[in-house]
Amino acid sequence: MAPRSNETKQRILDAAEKLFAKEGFAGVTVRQIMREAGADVALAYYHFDSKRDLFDAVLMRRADHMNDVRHAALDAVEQRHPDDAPSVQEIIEAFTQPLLKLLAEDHDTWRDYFALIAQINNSPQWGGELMTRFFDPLVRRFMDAIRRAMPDAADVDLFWCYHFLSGALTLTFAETGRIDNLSQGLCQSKDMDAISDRLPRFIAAGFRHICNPT
Amino acid sequence: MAPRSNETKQRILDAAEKLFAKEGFAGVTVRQIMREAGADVALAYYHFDSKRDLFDAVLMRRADHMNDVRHAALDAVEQRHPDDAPSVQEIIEAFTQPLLKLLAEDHDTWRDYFALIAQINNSPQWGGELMTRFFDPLVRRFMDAIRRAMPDAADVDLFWCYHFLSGALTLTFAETGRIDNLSQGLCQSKDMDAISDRLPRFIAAGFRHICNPT
DNA sequence: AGACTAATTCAACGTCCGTTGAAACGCAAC
DNA sequence: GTTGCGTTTCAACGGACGTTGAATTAGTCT
Repeated sequence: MAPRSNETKQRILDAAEKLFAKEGFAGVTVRQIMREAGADVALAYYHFDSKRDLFDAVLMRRADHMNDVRHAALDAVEQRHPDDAPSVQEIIEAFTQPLLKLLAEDHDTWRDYFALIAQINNSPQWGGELMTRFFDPLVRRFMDAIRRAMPDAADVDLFWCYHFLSGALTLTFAETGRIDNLSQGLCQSKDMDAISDRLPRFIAAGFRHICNPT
Repeated sequence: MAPRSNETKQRILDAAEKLFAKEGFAGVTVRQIMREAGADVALAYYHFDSKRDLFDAVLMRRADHMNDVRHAALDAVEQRHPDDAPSVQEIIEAFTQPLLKLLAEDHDTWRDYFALIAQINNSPQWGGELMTRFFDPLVRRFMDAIRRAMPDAADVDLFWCYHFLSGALTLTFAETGRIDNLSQGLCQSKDMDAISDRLPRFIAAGFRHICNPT
């Protein structure tokens, strides 16, 4: 009965991802997850050590791929500019568009995971530690690229601008329906094309305005 | 023994605010809250109908004051410009600075409340409904003011720019320590002066770049 | 066919959950 | 000084929680 193991494990991770994204770590019980996964509650503890371990496994499962597509996008930008520095907007696009593209093209697969990241990023409980653990190397590389594009910018300005970018991007991931309500349907939380058209330009303009010494 | 009632009620709200902000609604038990408040668990149900009712009461307690200071700031901007339209940046400052000022000047009082708002804004569970309920009138007035400052802007652009503003602002409220880690101490989550100096200018530049038809 | 192993089920453990009813307390008015 | 009322305490309820050990199933190898 060996090869069925991974299939079940993935079903558990799917169910956990979906429920954690909606209600947070504490808002979901292991029994709920296993009911959603259609498996016995004890299987959660056969495949994972604890509820917390399952939570970490949910985060880990897609983290590598998330980082890979962003690294690849930054690679492409740098190869496009072997001698000169890319523009700030190109770099920001390499940071944001791979994720927005994942969400646009495979929404059902990625929506819950991104929504979970959004909650974690804004949680005093998890935000500092987990975001650092999962994304620091990529973000550092991204910051280095920006620094080369704006060699006269002060580091402190760059970090705060990244902070604003991070907030704008993760609220997009949350897909709370808030903007749908506010705009009375004119904008839709899940409309990643609308975001893609605007977010990188919005953020790049902010970076330039704050970080460019006159 | 009548007049002590409100004092206890406030102690319960303080404790609930602190704990909800850190661990979310589901991550906190009524018993934890009452232990923190130094009162018997049954008192929670004497002063409030249920755990959920207590949660709502925590949100309601400071919502009016939050809205008041922002309305007052917008009043001041409009009185400063009886005939012409204020600049986008002035309007955004009226939206952000009153809150950043509260946080800077009375950090212990407001930190937990703002952190709670940050989590709610990024939660699929609460974000859409609660943010709309508490802040829609103010945000609509703010959007109207921006619209007057940029009469040629498309509504859909304005709403998306507001969305980016909302994300950047609420991540600031969360004070997760992430930016502290990333910048290795160069930036500090609680440094509201650093935010005040940069956020409105960053956001105003984004609005102008996206919403100004060339 | 029978032994071995990984996967799954079942039943239960001690603990803590949100919530409640009744009793006790402290203060004001009469 | 007793009545009355708003506040607080105490003890408990049914149920759900995270987690576990032992038994059962299904597939693999000899």
